[in-house]
Formats: sequence, structure tokens, C-alpha cells
Amino acid sequence: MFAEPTSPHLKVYISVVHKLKEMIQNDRLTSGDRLPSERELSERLGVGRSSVREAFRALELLGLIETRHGEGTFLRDFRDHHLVELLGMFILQHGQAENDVAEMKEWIEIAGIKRLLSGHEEMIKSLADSILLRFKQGELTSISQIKSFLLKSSGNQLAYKVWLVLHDFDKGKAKDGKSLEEENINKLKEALLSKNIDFIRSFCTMTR
Amino acid sequence: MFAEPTSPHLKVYISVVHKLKEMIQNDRLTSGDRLPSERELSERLGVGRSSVREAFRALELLGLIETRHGEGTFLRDFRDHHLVELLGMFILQHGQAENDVAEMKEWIEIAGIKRLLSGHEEMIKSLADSILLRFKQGELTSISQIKSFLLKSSGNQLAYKVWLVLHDFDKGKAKDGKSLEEENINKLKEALLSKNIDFIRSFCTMTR
DNA sequence: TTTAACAATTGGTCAGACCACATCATTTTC
DNA sequence: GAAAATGATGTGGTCTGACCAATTGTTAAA
Repeated sequence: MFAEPTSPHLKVYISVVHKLKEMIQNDRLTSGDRLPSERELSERLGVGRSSVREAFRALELLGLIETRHGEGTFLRDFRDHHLVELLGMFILQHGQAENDVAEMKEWIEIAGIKRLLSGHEEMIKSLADSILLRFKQGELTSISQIKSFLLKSSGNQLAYKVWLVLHDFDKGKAKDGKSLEEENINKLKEALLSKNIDFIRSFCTMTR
Repeated sequence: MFAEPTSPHLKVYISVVHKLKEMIQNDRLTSGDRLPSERELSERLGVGRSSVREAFRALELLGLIETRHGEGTFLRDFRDHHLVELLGMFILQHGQAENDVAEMKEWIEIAGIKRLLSGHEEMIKSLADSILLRFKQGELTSISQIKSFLLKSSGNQLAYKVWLVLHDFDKGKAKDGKSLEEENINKLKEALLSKNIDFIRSFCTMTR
């Protein structure tokens, strides 16, 4: 996955990262599962413990794994990643990146909802009802939460996950606190039923 | 920046990351500049070299720094970060429905090209000409390559990177070998100039 | 049964060794 | 004198072994 074109001397810690990746998918490990100990990995892979640690530390900084002193190393839920902080630390000083994030997030929102609208009439209706209900119950209180709900329901789980990541980055910049009246929800419901993409698009961009 | 609520025992390599960050800001270091050597940092910060290395390896995996054997460690352009690949590696691992990948890829293609078409007439024209020229020169030989070229030019570098990752995963499934005649390229050029989204959409889905 | 002490496992950190690579000054060679 | 071989030095790459600290499970004592 990473460039290793000219050099046949792939760094050991990188190879460990790759091995871990394989191990995770082969053994179907999911968040919370434990990874082998540093010493065991060191033996099994025939590399020094320090190399294993370099790989672990890198993944830990990313928030992809979690290490607990005396217990072991565990896989984390990807949603807990620290990329936000990390990139904020080093990247987001660069204005361009922020725009890219916001824009791409919007692309996913629109495309995802469009996909949703291509589904059965019944499904859309019950979804719209569900949104209204949840709003009244105080479960959905912001535009972002509604968008999240819609995307999760849209059927493309990958796009939903990516959206979550982008949303993390974008958060703070977007003004998501806008008053959300029942009026708006009803309009949204109508727009969904009538497949009024234009309104939906304006709804999605309400936060900026 | 990172959570260190209960534990007063901040891991050493994390503190090194922080020190590096300060160092970078205080000394106004930019991409290409050299960072102190591992041994020097180890002394200056009063920590073991292995801890410095753990911090360096983490930042290297992220693509924030670059390490050259025998030379030293250098700051990279933040825009080259490997974040997308890393996330892809772990988000896409769970046998994500291949359909999701292909679909999302398409979303990015369409949205990216739409964005492109909202640019200046001149730009679009020269871009179309450029594609035709490169095709004749044998530089662009497949539909994917053309899409890649278009997306890279579209302006959203983040979306382009994500597309590349998705393409990596999608590759092999798509039949990209379809005969690509100059005829097709000319039609694409026309479609770009006339902003014929429908044709472009069909062009993008030609590989499946 | 409950509690206390202990042993084993695991991560956290450091120090030192050795190799490979790059650079530059020095020396040798032509 | 110019070019090529040489070697010293600095740097990253990796491994090993040591020791500390946190956690857990086992065992022995109360």
C-alpha cells in the first residue's frame, strides 16, 4: 500500500504494520480484541521487540490501537482515532485542507441522500417519520445528527464511516447550533417524499 | 492535546511528539528543513533514543516527516500526509462490501468532475486538450487513468487521495481494459466542453 | 470464605552494540 | 593539477538485554 518502489529494504516496523493488518483481517479481529504481546510478536515475526514497539506506537498515536500497561494491546474502534488532533497539530494550519474536507463531506451527503431517494417509497416514508419522531423525542437535535442518521440509513456503510471521519475534522468550524424547528423537519420530510433535491442540498449546507 | 486525564505518567514518546511540535513552531521550520538527529534529541530531551525513535516512526508513518538513512530526518510537506491510506487500511479491512467501495468511488468521480466543470471555460478547454494530447502520446491509456487525471485536476486533493485508495481496493474487480479509441476521447472532450453530465456519468461507469 | 502474599505476564524505558548509508576531507594515483 | 580511491565521521536501522511498573491469576495463610 505504501510506496516501496526502489528500495528492497522495507523498514522492519513498516512490515510489522502490514503483518498486523493481515493478522487483523485474517483473524477477523474487531474493536476490543487483544493483539499478541510485544514479545510474542517479536518472536513470531522474527524481529526485535523495538521494531514491534515502533509499529505499535505509530498505530497507537493514530488511535487505531490502545495499549494498557500490564494488560496488553487492544484494537480500538476506528471512530476513536486521534487523526483529528494529529492533523490539527500539523496540517490544518494549511487553509486548503479545511476546504477540501468540508467540500468532500458535502459530496457524500448529497450522493448518499440521492441514493436513499432511489429506494422504495415505503422505506423513505418510514424513514421520514422516524426522523420526525426522534426529533420530537429529543434524540435528533442538530442538523448534523439528522445528516448522520440519513447517511447511516442510506445503505453505503463505507461512505457513512468516511463521513464520520470528515465530520470530526469539520466540527467546530461548522455552525451546527442553528435553531432547528419542527417546521424545518416537516419541510425536510416533504422534500424527501417529493425527492426535492434542491431543498435537501440547501438543508445540507445550512451549517455554513 | 492528547488525553492524559488519570495518568500523570505521560508516555515519553508522546512528550517527544509534543516537544517536536513546539520545536517546529518556535523555529519556524517548514517542509524540507532538517530536524535534530535521534541521538542529539535523545540527549537534549534527556530520554532514551528508542523513545525518540518511537515518536519519529509514528510521525513518519503519518507522512509528516521523512527519514533518510545516513542523512537525517526532515520535515515534509503536510499536504503529503498518509492519513488517508492509513485509515483506508483499517477502515476498509472488514471485508467491506465491495459494492460500497465501487459506489463511493463513483460518487467522488461524478462530484469531482462536476466541480471541475464549474471552473473557467478556458481551464476546461485546456484540460480536455491535454487529455487528448496525453492519450495520443500513450500516457493515458485507460479509463481509470483519465479519471485519475481529471480528479487530480479537480482541485480537491483530499477527494483525489481518497479516490486513489478506493481505486486500489476496487482494482481487479473493474474491467478497465476496455478498448479506448480516440473516438471516445473526442466524445469525452465534447462532453466536458458542453458540460454533458450524463455522458460523463456513463463514461465513468464504463468499467463495470 | 476471605484475605494476603507471591509469581508470571505485559508494557515502558533505557543503554549499548553493530550494521548500512551518506558526506566530506584526505590521500593516492594518473 | 585533476580525478579517483580512501577513510573518518555522523546518521539512521535494528537487535539484545536489562530493569522498572502495572495487572492478573495463583497460592498460601488467616
